[in-house]
Amino acid sequence: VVQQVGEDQPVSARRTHTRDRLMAAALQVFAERGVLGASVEVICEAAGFTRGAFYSNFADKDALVLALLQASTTAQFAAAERSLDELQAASGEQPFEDLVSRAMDRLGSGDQPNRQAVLVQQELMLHAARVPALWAPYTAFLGTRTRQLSEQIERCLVGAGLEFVLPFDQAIEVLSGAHSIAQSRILFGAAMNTTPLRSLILAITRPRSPMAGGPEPSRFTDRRLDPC
Amino acid sequence: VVQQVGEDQPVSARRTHTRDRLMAAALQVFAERGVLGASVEVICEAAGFTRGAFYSNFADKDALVLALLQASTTAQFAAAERSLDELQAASGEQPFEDLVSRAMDRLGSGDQPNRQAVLVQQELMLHAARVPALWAPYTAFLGTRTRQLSEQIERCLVGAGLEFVLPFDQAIEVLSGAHSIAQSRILFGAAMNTTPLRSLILAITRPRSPMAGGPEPSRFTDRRLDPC
DNA sequence: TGTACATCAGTGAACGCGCGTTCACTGATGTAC
DNA sequence: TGTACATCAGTGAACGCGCGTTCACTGATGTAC
Repeated sequence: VVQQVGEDQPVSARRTHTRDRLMAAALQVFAERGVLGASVEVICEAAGFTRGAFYSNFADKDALVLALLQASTTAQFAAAERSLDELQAASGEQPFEDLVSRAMDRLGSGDQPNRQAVLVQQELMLHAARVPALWAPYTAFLGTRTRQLSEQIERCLVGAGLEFVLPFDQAIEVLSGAHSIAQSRILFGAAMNTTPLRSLILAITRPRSPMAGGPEPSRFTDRRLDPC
Repeated sequence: VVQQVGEDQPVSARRTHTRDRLMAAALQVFAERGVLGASVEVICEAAGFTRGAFYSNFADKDALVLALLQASTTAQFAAAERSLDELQAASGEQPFEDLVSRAMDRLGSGDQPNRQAVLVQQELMLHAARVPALWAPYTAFLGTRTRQLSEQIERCLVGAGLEFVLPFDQAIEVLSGAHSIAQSRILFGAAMNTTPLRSLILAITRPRSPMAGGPEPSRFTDRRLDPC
């Protein structure tokens, strides 16, 4: 490789533009054919370049995947910012579960959950799982997302005067699970069904207790009794 | 293709054995390298056959994937049966959340959740999502799993004298989500953390109300009030 | 501003490897007498 | 039980295609005077 990109060397705008187009095309092709099924040629074709341009910008296919992973972290920060703005605008006007559900959508796929975003997200996850060198970057990426999501949900909770009936981190994990199951329906041609997520939100929240940070309720004092 | 397998022709034991070994090897290789990254040659090598044997047993790679999907449905029925036996043996002796959590493990990966089973499950899901011809078989497979899981959890609920605080189907979906999030940690070298799932189970169940099938509790009558 | 030159960014032909698939073959298994 | 033959199941060499990667090149961009 003659002109590989160094550490923090200044990069021309032209170069950045090429890189960005290649990466955007890669997202599309990865979604359609999978990371392993996507050839460098098809990616370049989709971006309107030749393969030489690819190898002038990335050491190899793995480097592209890593760059995409890093880029999605950045994109996520942007999405989180936008989501926060929305939240502040809509707070108080919309029911709590709408706010939470929306925030999760935004953080999951940058905008509204769509087939391509969900596919590529799953694809990157699985690829990261297969390549041990990607475990650390990927879990860092996940950690960032969880942190941002927690922050936003905490804000919603406070705004609505609610708290979770189970430890906060566990609530977040459980909500993420419900969200990702709902999202995965999109992969098979069905619409996303947020009803279970909304029901869950209702079921695991309660009005905030006046004294801050009381002890965790125990197994049975925590149970509601028969409603009649 | 000279000797392709017909519809329901009698198949020799030798042939069945070869097919089974190829499929078992495929599971391993799919987990390691992904469906698209797995070459027919490597699969055959792992099974101890040459590539000719592969094409004598499967029309092509796609046919193998379909066969694996059908086989996992069968395997799931077996796992469900075993799980049911366990349930009956342990019922009453073990806490409700242990029973549910165990049943979900069994149905998710046939036995205890292990890296290979989780990987191959995700891999098949994503591959099915990419190939529209596999949507129907795959959603059928998922539907079967959900039905079996529902049956077993219903049984646990009755045995423990509990009911869900949200509609049954939604509770199942939410539990599935929590379980699959917990499982996915295995992919990145961490241990499975079932605490959130257990907390969730506690949070969304309550003692069964004496009068069967009362109306769904509404948004706020359903909320617990401050515990002091 | 204009010219001469240097560097950069992307081109496109070429490479060789590995893949999916085919097929003439051989040894194993089954069948008839 | 033994022999002769037919069918079956898997072998392994061969095919051609498409892939990842390289590299001598050219036109575009930037710089010095």
